[in-house]
Amino acid sequence: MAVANAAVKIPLEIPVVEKRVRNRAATEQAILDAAKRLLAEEGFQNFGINAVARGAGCDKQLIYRYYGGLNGLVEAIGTDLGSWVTDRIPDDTGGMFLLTYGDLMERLSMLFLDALRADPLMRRIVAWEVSESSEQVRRLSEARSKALAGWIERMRGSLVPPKGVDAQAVNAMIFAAIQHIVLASAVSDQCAGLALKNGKDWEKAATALKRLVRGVYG
Amino acid sequence: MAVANAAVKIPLEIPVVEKRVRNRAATEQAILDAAKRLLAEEGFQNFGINAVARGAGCDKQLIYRYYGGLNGLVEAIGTDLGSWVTDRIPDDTGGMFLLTYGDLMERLSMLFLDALRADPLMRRIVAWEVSESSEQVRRLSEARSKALAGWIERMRGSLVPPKGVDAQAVNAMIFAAIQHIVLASAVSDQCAGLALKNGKDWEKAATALKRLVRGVYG
DNA sequence: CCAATCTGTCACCGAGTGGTGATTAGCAAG
DNA sequence: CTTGCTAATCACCACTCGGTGACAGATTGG
Repeated sequence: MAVANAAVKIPLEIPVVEKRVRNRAATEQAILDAAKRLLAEEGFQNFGINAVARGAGCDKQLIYRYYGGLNGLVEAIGTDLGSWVTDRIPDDTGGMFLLTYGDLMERLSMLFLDALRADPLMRRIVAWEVSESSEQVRRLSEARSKALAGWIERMRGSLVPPKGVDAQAVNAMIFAAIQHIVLASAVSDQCAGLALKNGKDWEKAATALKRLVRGVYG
Repeated sequence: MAVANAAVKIPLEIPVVEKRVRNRAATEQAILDAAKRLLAEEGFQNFGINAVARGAGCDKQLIYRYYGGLNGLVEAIGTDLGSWVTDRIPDDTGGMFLLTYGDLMERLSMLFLDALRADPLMRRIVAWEVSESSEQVRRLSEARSKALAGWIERMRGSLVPPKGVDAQAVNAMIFAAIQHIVLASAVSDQCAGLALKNGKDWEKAATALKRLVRGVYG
């Protein structure tokens, strides 16, 4: 070992990559952005220290230093998630007057459906939630559901569900259905035999959803 | 290489472990069983050649030989899945007379809900379906949905959905909701704020589900 | 009895993982 | 210029992964 030909060390590194500046705040942000982007685009399968470091274009050591590892990084994502939700989902009624609880839930369903369809990161997190039971995903899930519950509460106003209907359970079903078909569509363009490719397919789905809501809430 | 000190070869192997019999069929079955068990218990995260080989107590080389690798093994699982579905879900009406399409869908919902709750393997596969888009999971998904569609068709008999309702889309929503709450419950004991721990919780969920079904189909 | 075949085992490969300690590079104050 | 701080990198660790080629022992057919 350690034999001859030790005069290698070819430093052919072409420093085309712009010199990494010495800026902690910017690096932290780059790491966070890379993590979110990676999670949204690749999913939680290949989500790891090395992948994030590669995506951020920095050494993984910095992730340990600045976030205390992957867990801390995920936690930081979760913290962002609150504002994330309220950014993506409109907080007004869209100019409609919501007279009944049924009106409200129909509108909320549509908003949530569209928001989830348009948000890859959120989709990945939901998929993660139903696939793995770890501390990481627990925190993410908590942040997400908290933000969502707050949003619903704000939208609800003074409307109350009809008597004799377990609104909490029914709403859970509706939101579960929305989450599942959006997840399924993102993977296989269909769900339980229902195609979910083009806008026409989604209109059918939305109509069915509204019909379900109207069926229970009138 | 291949130098001196070749007289080692200490055969201190204590053959306590029962001699592995030379039986291809049994080994194949052991591998298949281990794969299904592993998938059901650990999920698709740590599902790999090495893990299956460990679980089956044999060398991974045999998995390559007998199944042509993980893909072939998954395919074999998928083949099993057909009978699997029809084994776990009752094929009769449970002594009820299903007079209307609403009766039918209510009953199917409950059967599917219970079957999914009782079947860890199926749950993992569903979770896999909404999390990853690979050839492996595509085959599994196909086998599952085919078996499911066949079951529904058999149960349907001559009943037809009410006019003016897109039964396919509505049913997709209902089944999506079921799948999602069962997945969520298996991971976090709740879904969208609705607790899903004890039998009482599940009764509430079932009631809400039935209410949704009855709302659209009367 | 020998040779071919089949079952099962072992050792190894390259690549990638999470994680840690030591080191270098840039900047500012003294 | 020297000193000290810190952002950033490098080198390495032990481990796991999927995958392959070679080999040993049993079984079977000629």
